[in-house]
Amino acid sequence: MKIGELAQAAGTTAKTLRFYEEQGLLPPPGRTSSGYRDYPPDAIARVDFVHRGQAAGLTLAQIRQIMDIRDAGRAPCDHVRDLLDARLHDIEQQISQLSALRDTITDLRDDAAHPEPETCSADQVCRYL
Amino acid sequence: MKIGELAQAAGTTAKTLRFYEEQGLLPPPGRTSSGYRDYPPDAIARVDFVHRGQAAGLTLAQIRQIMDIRDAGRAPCDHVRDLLDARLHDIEQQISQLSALRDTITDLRDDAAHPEPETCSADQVCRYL
DNA sequence: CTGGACCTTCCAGTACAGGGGAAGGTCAAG
DNA sequence: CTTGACCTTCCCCTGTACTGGAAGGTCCAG
Repeated sequence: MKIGELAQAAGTTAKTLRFYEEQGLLPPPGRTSSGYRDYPPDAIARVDFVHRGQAAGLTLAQIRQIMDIRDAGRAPCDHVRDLLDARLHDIEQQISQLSALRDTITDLRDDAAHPEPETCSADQVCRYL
Repeated sequence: MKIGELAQAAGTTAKTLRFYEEQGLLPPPGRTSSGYRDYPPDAIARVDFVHRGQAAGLTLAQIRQIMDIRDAGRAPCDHVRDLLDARLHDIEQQISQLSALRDTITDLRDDAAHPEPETCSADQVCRYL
């Protein structure tokens, strides 16, 4: 299977697949006599796995770690659990930070909803920030 | 006031202040006879405003827009309100996306908490993703 | 007058996940 | 035979907010 076919089958682009190969997420495939990349059918599953990892908020580097462990013949379960734990922790933190930011902005915005430009002294940039 | 003094007074670095100047957030200050930047006292307020904008989640480009409006002699209230509105909308979306992601990962993680490596077929990367 | 702290400019790189496009080779259809 | 779609490598660009470092000039204390 050629790179464009794999790209279409996996819902991505040829450019991205070459990038994944460069990042070690896809093993270098065989080549046809003319130098075209020739992927085995299971490459689709591999790309799908990358996408599932991304959907779980993992970076490509983390997904690669998982694949490296599996490719070394070991089960990556523990590592996956740790990564998910860490990701979960990050997400909770992000959510609480964003919630605090939302509250701050809501207050500012409510204040800014009653514009009184005449009360803004020209030497300050903005009364609302 | 020299750049290092302003940096300390405003809680940032000289490097960052040069960067702000390059990005149009700080007007080019006067220079001493030897070429050193010489800031007026109100530069501190300007840098503080940048920091407050950042604390509200605005990008430097957006903060610059606000300053440009004010520097043009107009009151940026309406624009600030619009920016805050947009930012608020983005944040709500981010929060709901993160919440969904958190739920997804929680499920995956609970699943991964009972590792059964023997049930992982070697030809798939990970049973949990 | 020397040393160190400060200042100047400019170039380059960080993380992240690719995208754009040039220059050239290949393949199948008409 | 040619055209168009596809493939190859290569290098640079995107956005965000800085940071690091080199090479050189300046200021002040001792």
